[in-house]
Amino acid sequence: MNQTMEKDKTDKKDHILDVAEKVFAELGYDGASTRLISGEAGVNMAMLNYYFGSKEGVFLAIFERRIATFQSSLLAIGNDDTANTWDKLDMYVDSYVERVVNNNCFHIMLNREISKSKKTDMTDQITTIIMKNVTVFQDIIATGIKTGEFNKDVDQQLLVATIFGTKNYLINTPHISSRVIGYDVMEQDNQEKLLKPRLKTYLKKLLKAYLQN
Amino acid sequence: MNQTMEKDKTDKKDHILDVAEKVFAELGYDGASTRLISGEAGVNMAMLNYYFGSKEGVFLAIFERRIATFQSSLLAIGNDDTANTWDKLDMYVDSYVERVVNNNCFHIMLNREISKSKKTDMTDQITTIIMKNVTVFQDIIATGIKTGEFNKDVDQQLLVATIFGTKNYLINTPHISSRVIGYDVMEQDNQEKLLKPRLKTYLKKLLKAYLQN
DNA sequence: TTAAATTAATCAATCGTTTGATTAATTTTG
DNA sequence: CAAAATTAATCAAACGATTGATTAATTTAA
Repeated sequence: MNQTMEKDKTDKKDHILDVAEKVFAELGYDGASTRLISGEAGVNMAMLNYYFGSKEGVFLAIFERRIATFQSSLLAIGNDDTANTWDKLDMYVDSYVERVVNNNCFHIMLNREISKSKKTDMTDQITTIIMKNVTVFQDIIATGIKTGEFNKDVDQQLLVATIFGTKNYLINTPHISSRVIGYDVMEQDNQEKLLKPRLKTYLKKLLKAYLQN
Repeated sequence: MNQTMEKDKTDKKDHILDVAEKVFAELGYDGASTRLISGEAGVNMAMLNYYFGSKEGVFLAIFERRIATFQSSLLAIGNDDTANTWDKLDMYVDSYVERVVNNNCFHIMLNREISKSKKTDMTDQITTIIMKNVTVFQDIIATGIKTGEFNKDVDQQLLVATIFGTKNYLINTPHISSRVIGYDVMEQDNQEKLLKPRLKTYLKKLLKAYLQN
């Protein structure tokens, strides 16, 4: 009894966060009103404040919910010492593409807010999270260079911009990228069958071309 | 007399647009209020509507002002038939990096609005503009493949995502990219002496590694 | 003097949030 | 067990603040 009640409540909060995440991705944080979010979610407006305290609380709740899975999948790669660095790099690309495309609404929302050049509490928090992801990638590259597997004459830091930037371009500017690659990148079927495998293959090939001796 | 008057008026309008561009980049379109923009520009709030009709009018005016130089520099490269395709590619990278870094506030503003996944008049207009830039790059790649200068086994379309995505990452997420590359990418001195030459060199090298046979 | 430029004051609309009341569910008490 | 007390969830209504926009009055310039 108590269990099902708790379950229902969590489901409801999760449902609100699902909808909010989508609306934030569509209209941006400032452009999405609490009225619209609550309306789309089919709940009373006051429930947002009751559950999450404030509009920013909703935003942060979306955040915290995604972080959990985020962190664990990163650790898995970082701690795997069996693979050589090239394999590790491939694993990272696979995991990263999978994760980002699956949570594309979240990443659109994320990148929209971090692109505000004015520094705020929100941009600071987002920066911290994203940097953890970046560091794992940087460590792999640094290791490969140290072991001599990768060409030492590469720009490690701009390579970060390339890998994450390529992904951002496809996911965060769907109107543009859909025109460029010829199909709707926001449609889930296209993402699974076309975008994911293609992006994985491409990024690995690009890294190989640039990093090999 | 009339000339100086016209000049002064144009200067004032330009000044408002300069400030608005910066504020839009800092806070986003929705986050930037007309009161703040007019305050920062040191003019009465009503002047925005007097000059540009509406807040959206200010946004579009910023747009139109940048488009002119935008288009002309694109044509220059497209029409140059003397160079071989590799040289043309280098020229494009130089021109592109120069243009984007110089107008970084504009591009931050631009990409924030195009990243709204909901289709609007604004996203349509922005898409049209950006696609012109993309097409020039795509034509160069297509030519190089046709002439056999470039490897034919490349993903032309995702390469677009890489070139423009790398730039976007550096310019549009300054909090992140500044941490990654170690200095403030928004500071003009850093942009001129460090970022521009480095990015030009890097992009050419990356393209060469991926495109060569 | 007349048209253009600029201002302060004001507008309706919308924003995020809070309120007090109501219902439903749970716990406590006799 | 059953009545009473307590808690949690939900709602419509309204809050003060801020939004973009407009007005009417005033100043400036030709």
